[in-house]
Amino acid sequence: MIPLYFKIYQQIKDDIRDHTYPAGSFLPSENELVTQFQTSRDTIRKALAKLDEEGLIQKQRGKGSQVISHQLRHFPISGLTSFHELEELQHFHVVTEVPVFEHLTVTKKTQKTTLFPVGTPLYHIVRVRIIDGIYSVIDEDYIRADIVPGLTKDIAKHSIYAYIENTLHLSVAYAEKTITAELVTAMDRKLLVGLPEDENRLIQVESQGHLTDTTYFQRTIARHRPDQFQFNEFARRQTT
Amino acid sequence: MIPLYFKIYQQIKDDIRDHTYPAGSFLPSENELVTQFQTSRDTIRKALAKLDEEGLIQKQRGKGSQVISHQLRHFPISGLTSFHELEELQHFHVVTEVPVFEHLTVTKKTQKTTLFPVGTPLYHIVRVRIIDGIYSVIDEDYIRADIVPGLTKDIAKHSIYAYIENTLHLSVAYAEKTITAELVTAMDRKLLVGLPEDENRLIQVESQGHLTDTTYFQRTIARHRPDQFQFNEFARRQTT
DNA sequence: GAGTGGTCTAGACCACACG
DNA sequence: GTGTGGTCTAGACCACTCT
Repeated sequence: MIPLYFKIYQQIKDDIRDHTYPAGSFLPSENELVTQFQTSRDTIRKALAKLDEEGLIQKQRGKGSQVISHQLRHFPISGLTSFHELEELQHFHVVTEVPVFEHLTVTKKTQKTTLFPVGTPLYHIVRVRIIDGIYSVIDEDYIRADIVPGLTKDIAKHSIYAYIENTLHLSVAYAEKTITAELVTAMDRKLLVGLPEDENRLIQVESQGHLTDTTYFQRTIARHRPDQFQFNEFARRQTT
Repeated sequence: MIPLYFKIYQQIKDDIRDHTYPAGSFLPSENELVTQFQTSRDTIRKALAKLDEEGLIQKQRGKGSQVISHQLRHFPISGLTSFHELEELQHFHVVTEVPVFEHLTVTKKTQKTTLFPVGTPLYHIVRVRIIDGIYSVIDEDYIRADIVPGLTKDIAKHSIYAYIENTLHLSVAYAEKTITAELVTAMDRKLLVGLPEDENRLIQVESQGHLTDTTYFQRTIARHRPDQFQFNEFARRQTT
């Protein structure tokens, strides 16, 4: 069941995207929307809150809700977006190679690289993303095999997230991400065919994924070719 | 006037920080909090929503609100945090040099680098941040002089944000940020004393700042020494 | 003064987890 | 079944903007 406020949110979002509400214009007032959608003001406000959070509108007390005009058409790496979703959204041609696909159990030695406790059964998967012909990213995953069973190389080639959410019906709740610039290793150079000689670092996005019950189940280390990397964020300073 | 829900949010946040509610434990239920704080459920829910948004708790329908245990103690570059605030929070020793401080008016030539329309009066400020003795970041700012008048080199040395918000009482609403890895220029090498020869890129965080009335007033280009750069983010997948 | 968004209340019903 | 969080309602008052 989709909540009413969410439907209203989607409708207004569509209306912004197709310029029914052009950039810079004001949405109808909350009271007008109440009569338009025949609902309560709180429901309208929830819908507007989502639009505000995503950076689609700017609310101004005493004035109204203004549609924000964005300079950059968002390349949505922000949030938690998988490559598969990216491909569909942006019409890039992505080829995925899977050079490593193995089971392992965490030992004292591998504890530090996986950040899982000793004894945890894991999938260890390395994927290389070739975007429009350029070897762009190395994705290294450590995924708890007791929580995400039945993974195959074929699933890894398509979308692990789709498998987790649609097939296993697990809900990914949140992830902690860290972006750094790390030195290129010999292995990196082997996997990222065509990486220029003078590039000495890759941009690393490390991500620790958790389920709704806060279980830590996945660690991903994505290493991007620096000239192919871009990360966008919409950041609010305060709640007005 | 501070809203009630905000005070409750702060109090619970404090209780989480000082382990009154330890990591992994559950907060009192919403109904219990209602009687504790003698308020309505909606007000409690607003407070909890803020905690959820920031990644301090995970709400679980039918179960309760669980305190998230974080692996990384956040280095709060996420959001819109200035260097001055960072310094206070983290006890780093930051020295700021201001090699460039000038007025200029946007011309056809400088339109592309500033992203402001021709004729806009701007401050152009370049600052170098020396963190614990290491030349770490070059901050280049373009700020609308008609909106932020009276800037001085001295203010730039301390905190431009504090001046904008506390002295001019302007409210910064949001910023669009883009992180990329850019090639080192001769100027970069001159300003970032001690940058290793073999580093060919700096991590660039470009940010376009807007006021609550959506006015675009500031462009900042921060270029970080790659081995000194870290960006953390808490990302939610869905709203549970 | 009229209209806007921001806060707060009191109550209702629903979907879900757990024993 | 009981308790939890999720949604929705109808109304109130306040703070702010604009004319």
